Amino acid sequence: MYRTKTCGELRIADVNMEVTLAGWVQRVRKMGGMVFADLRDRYGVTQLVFSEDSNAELCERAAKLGREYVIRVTGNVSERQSKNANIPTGDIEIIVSEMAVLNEAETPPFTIENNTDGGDDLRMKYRYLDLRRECVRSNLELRHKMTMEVRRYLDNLGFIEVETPMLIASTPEGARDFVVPSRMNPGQFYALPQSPQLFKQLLMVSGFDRYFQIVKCFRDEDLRADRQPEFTQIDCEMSFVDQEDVIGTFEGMAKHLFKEIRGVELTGAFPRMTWHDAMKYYGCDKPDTRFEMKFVELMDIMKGHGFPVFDAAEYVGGICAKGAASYTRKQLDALTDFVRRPQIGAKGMVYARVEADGNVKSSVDKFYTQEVLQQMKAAFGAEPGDLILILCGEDTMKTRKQLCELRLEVAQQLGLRDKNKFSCLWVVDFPLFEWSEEEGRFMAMHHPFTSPKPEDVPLLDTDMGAVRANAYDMIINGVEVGGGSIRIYDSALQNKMFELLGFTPERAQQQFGWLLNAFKYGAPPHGGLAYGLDRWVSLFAGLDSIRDCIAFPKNNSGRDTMIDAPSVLEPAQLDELSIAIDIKK
RNA sequence: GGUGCGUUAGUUCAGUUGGUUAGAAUACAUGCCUGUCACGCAUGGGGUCACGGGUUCGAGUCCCGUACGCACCGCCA
Repeated sequence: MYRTKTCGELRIADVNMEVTLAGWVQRVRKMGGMVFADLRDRYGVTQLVFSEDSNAELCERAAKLGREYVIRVTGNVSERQSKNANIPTGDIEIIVSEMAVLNEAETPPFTIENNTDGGDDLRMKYRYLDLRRECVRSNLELRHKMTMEVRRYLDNLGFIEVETPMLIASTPEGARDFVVPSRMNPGQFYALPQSPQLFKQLLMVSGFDRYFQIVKCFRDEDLRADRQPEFTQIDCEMSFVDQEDVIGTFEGMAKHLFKEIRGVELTGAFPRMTWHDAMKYYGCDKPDTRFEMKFVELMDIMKGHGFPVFDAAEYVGGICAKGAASYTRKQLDALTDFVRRPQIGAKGMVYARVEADGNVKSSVDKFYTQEVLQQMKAAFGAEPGDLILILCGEDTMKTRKQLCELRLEVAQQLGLRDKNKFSCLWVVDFPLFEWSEEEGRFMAMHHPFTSPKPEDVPLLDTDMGAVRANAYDMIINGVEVGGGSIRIYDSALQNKMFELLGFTPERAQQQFGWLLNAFKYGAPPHGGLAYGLDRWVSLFAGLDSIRDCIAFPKNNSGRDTMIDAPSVLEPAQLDELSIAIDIKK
């Protein structure tokens, strides 16, 4: 056998065993007549010992080992004179009798340790070295475990994993597509799927009533810490189901994952919140519910008392930070600066402390009597020691979004966003349409195949903005980990949707004719959901960026700095594809 | 498309109001060291201060532009 054991498995019970190990040299400690070397593989680290007394020639060779050399050693497992409690193999060491250097290595550009000295940029360029680090490797191991559990859970419920094509047609609406030129069809392009949405619906027409796929999806949009141009979805669809069936099935999957991966048993149904309430009380459609701090609207109480800023505002509202009355003037000024940053855009912030005697002391005391301030206090249910923060504005939605940012910032400062605490939430009853200022028309908020709530169908002709969809998102700790909807399966209603979205019948036929055709041949009622695997793994691993759970991610500009992609093509290759490059500016 | 921050040794960073030969830690190399495990000690090598332009007697330092990196806004059905 090439090796008989790994570097992570030997224990005190293995003493006196003759073993052969192979791996990378983590570190060499030269003590004169003795050399200690730490040998690493993906299972752990084992200490090797070389001594001049027992084998001078071998000890001399060991002293020449460098970091990341690949070696194979044979030796005897021995109890250590002084144990190392920091590693599982810390009770034993290998007294080496034979060593082969399988490969030398240049000094790596950063240290291969959990507390590496390398920056993100460098780590990405040498990602194959970065992946040797235990803390990065463990993220991939967690990811593997999660996908195994997803498959186990869905397989048990009779779901079938079906692969759908990567080379498909570009569609309007939604994110920008990555496109791939077709050599055999000059001037024509495939698109990489933003999701297998339409194919999974076709699979429902085909009778695969429980489908899933762990699948790469592609969106040509700007990146973020939680957004990569290629990312992985757990994509699912079911037939003969209503919204409750879908939510029940995938709430079950969430609970399964929490139990198997995090060891957390979640009992009872996940809370639900309508999109309308999420916007009203949290200012966004993915509220972090690890803590309360709901918005309280103060228009009735605070307007009409001569404070011009509030009197001129359409919306006046605030949050109550429990126990934060001890915030100093400096901290409050910093919060004011925070909400006034251009990206947030508030003009200012009003604050009020509830003092020990119950009196309210605010930054706008000269406009309000203590009586009014007490009404405000009551509206928040505030107690002595609490801090109330208020924003106002002419645009209700904009002000709520500002308040949302403030709420998250304050919660962060108060340590309420604990990575080891999880709060799951379904946001339901999304609007079917969303007004686009840019396009000057209504767009599908989810996608054009999402069904309206039956009771809202009459509103399609009278008040599109008020139509609610059978659509739902799962939010964990303010992260949108997945979402889905009950789809339209009636071709007349689907045609109507296209019409409302501004498609001519000809264009709808051209873009989605194949789907509409399929619907003519007996489409079952169906719906589904897709979970974002990368985000979910990040959440469980406590990562700040999904990059850290992706083996080979792209950087902020969508580049892979390791392989230097994307790259220019040779003229001959472009010519073969009938493509001419014309870079503007 | 936009905003902010950043770019100095292999790496992570410091660098005062614009003023002598640009520093630290770590890594690396050499030597010493027989129980280390972030070993220790000594010595040494290592810099186009991202790039281009400007201001100035003088620029790592100030100004403008470009490139690259990160975070965010727009965008992400």
